[in-house]
Amino acid sequence: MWGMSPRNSFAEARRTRDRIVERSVALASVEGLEGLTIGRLAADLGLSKSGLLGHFGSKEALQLAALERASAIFTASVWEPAADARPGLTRLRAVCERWIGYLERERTAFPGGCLFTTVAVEFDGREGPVRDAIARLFSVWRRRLVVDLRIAVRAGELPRDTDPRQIAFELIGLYMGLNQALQLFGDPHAPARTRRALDRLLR
Amino acid sequence: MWGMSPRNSFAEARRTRDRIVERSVALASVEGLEGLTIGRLAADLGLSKSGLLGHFGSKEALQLAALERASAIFTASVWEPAADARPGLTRLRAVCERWIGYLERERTAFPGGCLFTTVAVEFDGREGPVRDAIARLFSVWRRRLVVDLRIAVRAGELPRDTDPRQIAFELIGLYMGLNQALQLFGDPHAPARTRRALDRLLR
DNA sequence: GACTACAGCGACCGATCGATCGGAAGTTAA
DNA sequence: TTAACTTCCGATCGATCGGTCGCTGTAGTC
Repeated sequence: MWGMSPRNSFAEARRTRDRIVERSVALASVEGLEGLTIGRLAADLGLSKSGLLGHFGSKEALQLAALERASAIFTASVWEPAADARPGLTRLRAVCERWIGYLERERTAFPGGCLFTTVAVEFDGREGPVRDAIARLFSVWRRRLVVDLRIAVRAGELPRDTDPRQIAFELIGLYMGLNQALQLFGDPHAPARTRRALDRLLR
Repeated sequence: MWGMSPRNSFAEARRTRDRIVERSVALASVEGLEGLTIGRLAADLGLSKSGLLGHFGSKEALQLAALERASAIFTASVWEPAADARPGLTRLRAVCERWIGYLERERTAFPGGCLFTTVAVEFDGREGPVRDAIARLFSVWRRRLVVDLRIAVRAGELPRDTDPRQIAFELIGLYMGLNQALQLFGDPHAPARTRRALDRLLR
């Protein structure tokens, strides 16, 4: 026995790890991946620092695990529900709508706003594996947008002279603005503004 | 005497303070206002921690001073050169062009990108005077944009049904995207993309 | 020339940081 | 039953955090 509860089995150790990562994502969305501290995290979860760190080996590994988890949440919440829609403008619109909802919806997972936006700004002036992972995630996402934009242009759903990378650039900026409006100002009109901008952008 | 150089006079103490704040802005644009540490800052400037902190009293006061300085840089670099242009669309375009240049230009002042963008994301999930100051600065800036947008609409330079706050919302998002593209990806096409989006937005 | 004001230093504070270590407790496989 | 393995804890490490203290030396005031 440990304290009050039965000791974790090997299988439950994985659940412990999941709990750590989940809490890390929530904390990092507020404090950033660097502001995330082992001690605080361990205290929150009722673990010892060493017991917690044993699952990852280093803080950097924990940061990468948190990023991976955030990516999984984003994919499950934004991409997968829309993945089966018809490629092109239809799927792009579905994705964008899920994207808006994701920023409003995932409040428990990201109480400090979208983790990607937070850490992208936090690490954009640094070097190392964490920064590289962040840049890679953004690249992958932008590519997904570009793919559907390209299909939409070829299908005539968007004007012939549309530059997919231009629209993707504007889309990402738009969502950064939405994230800020929600987090910094709690602006309730921001989602509607984003939809309006979206309509004009994908017309 | 102190070390090699003559002791600072009272007048030079102010210059010392300015040096501290200037370096703080540069460091904070990379590390964030929380990642800014007294020890690192003092070592960079060849001061002792206590000597440095004596100018401000607390880290929070130093953070606020850095914010104030960043605001002065932004105003002098973006607003003032365009302030005398004709209010409305003309001045707005001038401001936006200065704004783009500011992100490319102020590399020495902000090696980690625009300090406002960095700290807005860093503090958007917190409370306290620093967060309040950041929110206030963004509000003031957005208001400036809205003022010229409103004038432009009334003057018929923009469509009658244009919502100034909608455009301001999109403008801010656009520049957050520009900052990210420059800092995270070093994308040389980002300024041109921003100008193209701007033309479409202010048409 | 005595006195005050103040910048800045060096030493030090308790707290916390990420990380390491050895061992206790429990699971699994033999 | 036992040996190997794994999780997790408690203690501890050196480094660093923001911040306080008493002091020194210079500039300005009278």
